[in-house]
Amino acid sequence: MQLTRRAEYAIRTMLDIASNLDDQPLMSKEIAARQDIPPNFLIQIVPELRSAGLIHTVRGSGGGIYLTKKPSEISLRYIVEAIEGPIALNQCLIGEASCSRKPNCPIHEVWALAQRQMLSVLEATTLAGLVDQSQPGKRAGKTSTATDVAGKINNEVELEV
Amino acid sequence: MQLTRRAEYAIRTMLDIASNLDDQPLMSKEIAARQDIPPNFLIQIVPELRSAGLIHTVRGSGGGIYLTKKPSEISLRYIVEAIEGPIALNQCLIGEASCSRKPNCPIHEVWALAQRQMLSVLEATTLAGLVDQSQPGKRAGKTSTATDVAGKINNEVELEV
DNA sequence: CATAAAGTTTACCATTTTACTTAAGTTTAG
DNA sequence: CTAAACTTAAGTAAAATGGTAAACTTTATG
Ligand code: FES
Ligand code: FES
Repeated sequence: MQLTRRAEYAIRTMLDIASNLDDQPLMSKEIAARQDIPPNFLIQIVPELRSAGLIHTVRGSGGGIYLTKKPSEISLRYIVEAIEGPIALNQCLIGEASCSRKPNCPIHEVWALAQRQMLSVLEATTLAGLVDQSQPGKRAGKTSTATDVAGKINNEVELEV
Repeated sequence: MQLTRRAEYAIRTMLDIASNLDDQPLMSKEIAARQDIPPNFLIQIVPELRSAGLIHTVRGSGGGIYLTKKPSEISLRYIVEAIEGPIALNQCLIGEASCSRKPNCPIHEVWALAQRQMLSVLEATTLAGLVDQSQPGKRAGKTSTATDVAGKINNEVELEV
């Protein structure tokens, strides 16, 4: 029931890059140092973020990492699922692999709802919002902070489970 | 990020007992058969539910299991935490074991909120509500179903994280 | 073109968790 | 006293977790 270190490190990495205002790519080693990530662990996570299409990587001397999309288009849910695969609070909530009990299981709806509530928050939170929070005034535009999200959740559209 | 089998089986067990209208204790073996739980696994889970104060057990011939509290007083959250310990979506949300990054971590609030949203659902759902749903008309009284909860969540009081 | 700086790939590793199974108790009704 | 029921304590195979390490490829630069 807990986020893995890999995913936590992935979030820190993405946030670190989003906070970088220069447009030169960042080195994995520097990110690791700034974000308290074991460097040799991070260079294992970086390729996963790349295959997920979240970052571009430049090899060779002078290379590094930069974002593929705008920070406002990258949600926490997206990052977590890039590393851990689809989020599912219970086995029976994964894709169509239904357990035999699903048809008349009274608990199923509850988990589905709990998951929707949780995903709403992770989906409404973008890197842009998080950057704004830690560097107020450095960027303009409408972004959402965690506390904004609290009031906003209830207007969210239905998310598929 | 997923419920363990132990906790899932614990929920099924509690629900099975709550659905039992006779007041004679139920045998672990019978519960296991009805709820598709490996019997030898369940007899390992039962003592945990007992130490958590959720059930009473009667030993010896004719013995079995019955609930300690009324089904309306037992929430899903309570059952899950009896088996898995405190629910925490991220390490830094466990008790006071704060990571060194917490003071200026912009992500922390987000996880805290996501967790509150999820816990609200698990806390608002009681065994009584679930029983009502699968056996309509068999019990009276005000209980809450999963779909009721959906509209109710937003009025919930603040939960500590 | 040699070299160092960067990411890539693959493999390895110890520890813990998970989901069980097994077996030897202990208690109690009948 | 004996069978029925819960209790306790091991044991176990497989997977996940959180890393580490080494060999490889690409590219800028001198
Ligand atoms: S089938 Fe999904 S919770 Fe029971
Ligand atoms: S300290 Fe809790 S998420 Fe960063």
